[in-house]
Amino acid sequence: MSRRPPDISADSPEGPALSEGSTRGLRSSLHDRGQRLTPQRERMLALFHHLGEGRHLSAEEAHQRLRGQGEQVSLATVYRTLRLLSGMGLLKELELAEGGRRFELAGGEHRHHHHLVCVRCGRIEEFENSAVLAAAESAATRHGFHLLEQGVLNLRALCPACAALQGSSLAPS
Amino acid sequence: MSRRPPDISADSPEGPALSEGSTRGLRSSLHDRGQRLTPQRERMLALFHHLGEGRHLSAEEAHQRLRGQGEQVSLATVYRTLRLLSGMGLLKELELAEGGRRFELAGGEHRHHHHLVCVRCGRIEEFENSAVLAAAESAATRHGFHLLEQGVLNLRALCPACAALQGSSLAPS
DNA sequence: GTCGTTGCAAAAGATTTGCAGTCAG
DNA sequence: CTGACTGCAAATCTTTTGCAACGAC
Repeated sequence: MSRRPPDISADSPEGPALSEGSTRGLRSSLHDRGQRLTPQRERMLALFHHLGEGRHLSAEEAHQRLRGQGEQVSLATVYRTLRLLSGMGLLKELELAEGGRRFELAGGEHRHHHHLVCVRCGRIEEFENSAVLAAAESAATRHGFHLLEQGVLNLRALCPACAALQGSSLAPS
Repeated sequence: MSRRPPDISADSPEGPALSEGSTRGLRSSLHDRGQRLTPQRERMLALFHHLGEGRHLSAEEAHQRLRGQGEQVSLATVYRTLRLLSGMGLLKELELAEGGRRFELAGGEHRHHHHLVCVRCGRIEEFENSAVLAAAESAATRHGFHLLEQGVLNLRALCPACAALQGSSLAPS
C-alpha cells in the first residue's frame, strides 16, 4: 500500500537545520551526505525562497513555475528534489490532501504555524500557538515516540467571505 | 490539477450531522437527497461502526474487509460510497497523506483525537488533547473563520521500535 | 575519470468514470 | 416501472522508477 519505497537515502529526519538562504549551506549539507549540488536543486530551493514562508506548491505547480521561468527541469526531478529537500528539512510537506501533496519552505525551526484553510476558496491563514506544540510533545513522550517535527494543525473552515455566501445558494468557486 | 470534479452532489460541508447508529437515519437522509439505501451503503457504514470510533481505513482496506466478510462490493463502489458518506458527514476524511486517504467514522462531534504517525513503519497512535481544540477555536475566532471540524493534528514521528533502528543502518521495513 | 543526477518513457498506485445491467422504492 | 446504483473495465492523475546519457567535483 505504500507508494514510497526507499530510494534517496536522504531520509535522516534528524538532520541539523540548515541556515537557509545561502547556497553554501545547501552545498555542504549535500556533500556531507555524499550528494551533489546541481542547478536543479539550487533552483528548486530558490523557488521556494522566493515564494516566501508559508506559501506552498504542489509538485506540478513547482514544475510549472520552474519551466515558466525558463528552467529546464523534468517533473521526475521535481519529485525527487522535493523529496530530497524535505528529507533534509529544508522543505516541509503539508498534509492538506485534497488531491496532491504540497510543500513549503521549512521556516526557522522554532516557528510553528498552523493553518486555517478555507475549504471553499482555498484561502489560508496562519497562526501560532504554543499550546499545540506542548500537547504534541506531551503526547509523543507518553507514547514513547520521537517527534520529528512539530506537527501542523490544519483546520478546515470557511473564511468570513465564504461563510457569508454559504447560505445563499452560490456555486463554489 | 484537481482530481475531484463534482459528481455526487453530496458536498454540503455544513450538513446536519446524522444521528449515527440506526439505518433509519441513513435511509431518510439519503431519501431527502433523492438517493437510495443500498446494501452496499448500509454495509459500508456498518463496517465503520463495527470498527469503532477513531480507527481508520483506506478505500482499499475497506474493500478488503468487506470482501473478507463475504460482501459483494466493487472497489469503485467503495470509493463512491466513501465519498458519499463523507459528504453526508457520516465519515470523516483524514489527511495523513503518505499515499492514500483514510476514512473514519465521524464520531460524536466533540471527540477530537490527533495522530502520532511513525514515518518509518506507519504505526499510528492516537491521543486527545483539549488544548488543541481550544487553540483551534481561538484562532478561528481571531481570524473570523468558521470552523467546520476540529482539525486533526498529525505528528510525524518515529515510534519506539523504529527510533531504535534509526542509528543502526537498517533498511526501512 | 567516477559516481551521483537527470530526463525520458514506462510502470505503478490511487481514484474516477462510461456504460449497460440491476434493483430500491 | 423508473431512475438511482452497481460492477467492470477503461481512463485519469499523481508519483515512482529503470536506464543510458550527463555533469559536478
